[in-house]
Amino acid sequence: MLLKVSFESLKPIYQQIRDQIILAMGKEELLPGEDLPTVRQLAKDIDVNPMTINKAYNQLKDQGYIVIDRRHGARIQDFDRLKQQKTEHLVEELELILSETKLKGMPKEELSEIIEKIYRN
Amino acid sequence: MLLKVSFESLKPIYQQIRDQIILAMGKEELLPGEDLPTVRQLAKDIDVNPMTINKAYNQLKDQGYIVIDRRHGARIQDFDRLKQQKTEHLVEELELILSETKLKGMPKEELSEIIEKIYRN
DNA sequence: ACTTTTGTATTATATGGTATAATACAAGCA
DNA sequence: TGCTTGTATTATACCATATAATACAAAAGT
Repeated sequence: MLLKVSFESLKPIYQQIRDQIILAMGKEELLPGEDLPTVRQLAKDIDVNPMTINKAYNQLKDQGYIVIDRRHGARIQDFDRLKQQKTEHLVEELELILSETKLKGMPKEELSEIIEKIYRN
Repeated sequence: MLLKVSFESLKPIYQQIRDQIILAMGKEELLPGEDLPTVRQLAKDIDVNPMTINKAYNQLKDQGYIVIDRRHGARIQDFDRLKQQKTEHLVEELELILSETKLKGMPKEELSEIIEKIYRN
């Protein structure tokens, strides 16, 4: 997978990395059990500090998306374990964004299309 | 409307205020044309600095949710003008969250329920 | 055993966002 | 004229973000 970060973005770099990995998992470009690049390698590739990668990986670990092992590095979490996790905070985030789409006149049909696109594979 | 902010939250205060106003608009607890509290009044009510309120209001203005007039203060934007605004960034945010709900096993039916709840009124 | 590679901890430093405080200003209104 | 409105300004403080350089513990490879 290829990762791109913007240094001008308002969104912190570690957050950009986290988000892109989750999106790639959603598209099944990253599969359960698959190894992520090492902290140092990825830091080199996208030219940021290793501790910034570490922060992104750690957040993904805390949120249950990956497992980190000192000997193997970082690996995508198994689907089974992924699906046993809480989603309350995601519901809150959803309610906010849906309020915005509603207020800006986005029809439910467009929402359905987006859902279909993401839930497809 | 009543506003509550948490000073311990990771989310900035001005962002908390912004989000709650949008949620209230979604629930039609705040209606188009309605006046928001003055910067000074709201600052007093929830005990924060007036410039923090100003920052929240300004963001809401930039994102098209309210209009600010020097003589009247802040007012909720008309529905018509609200619905003529771009939503691309919201789509991107949605795609991220939907990737997360999918990975965590939230069924499409639960998404539909949330959409219905928000889009109801 | 030795070396390499892994994530991680540590310390220092720099920058920018967030929030406050106190004050002042321009514009419209009563 | 005086009041209220949002806003601008200046100073200050704190914390998140990001970097740099280094070091460490643990496991793998040889």
